Amino acid sequence: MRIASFNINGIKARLPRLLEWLDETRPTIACLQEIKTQDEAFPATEFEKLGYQAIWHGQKGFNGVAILAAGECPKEVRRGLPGDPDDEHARYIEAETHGVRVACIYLPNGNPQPGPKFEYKLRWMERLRDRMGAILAEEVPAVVTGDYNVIPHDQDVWSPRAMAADALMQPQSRDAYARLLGDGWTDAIATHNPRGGVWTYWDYQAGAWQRDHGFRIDHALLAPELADRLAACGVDKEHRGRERASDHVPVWVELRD
DNA sequence: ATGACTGCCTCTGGCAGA
Repeated sequence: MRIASFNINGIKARLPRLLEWLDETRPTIACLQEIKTQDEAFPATEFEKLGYQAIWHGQKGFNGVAILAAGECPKEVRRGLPGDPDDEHARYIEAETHGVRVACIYLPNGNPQPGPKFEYKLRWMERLRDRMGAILAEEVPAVVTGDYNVIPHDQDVWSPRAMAADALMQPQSRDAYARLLGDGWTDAIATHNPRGGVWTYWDYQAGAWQRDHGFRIDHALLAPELADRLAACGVDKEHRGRERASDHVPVWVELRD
């Protein structure tokens, strides 16, 4: 079984690329972030043609997350991250499908820092830790995957110096991410690539893709029940070079039955 | 180099992204 995550940066603009990727790689479950559309405009029928059913949490203009599953409709467990009734950003959706608990997250970017957006990011990470702790307590096979907007270590960025002031790699962001791992979650890509050097994002600007100026911010965190079943993982890097590509590439994990 | 690019909704420029 393959579970993939893809920050698509606009489901309308990206639909041809997204359908192409689904058809080529056929993940069992696909988590999408930054669909950037309201619920009414979600192109569910396009996915049904490829054999996928979906749940989604959209928002006008930005954010928005979705979970697609092959051959069955994901059973929604939760939409929206608990812990702040005033937070209306569509950044979290959680479901049960194919025998796995799947949470799809779009963690706030947090720039510029310091400032209110960075404070929101850090609060969001505390709330995420609470929710992920509750999932761990259920002792179910679970994965929390998506755009974490955190560069975990210096080896996860082309130039730590160039990015030093960025919210993605501030000590507070990294510490909050490290606490998740300390709670018992396994960073799949990091585990299989201990020396780093794997990127999931390349900026549109300044020829970042051509220069390989990327970093790793899209992650798949596995609960112990799934970490034991991790057979392979990777990123679909080649898709970044395609026409009208997202600035992120898909991340995936392959699990033994 | 206070730069760069892209998508969205549209106050077709401003916001958001990372």
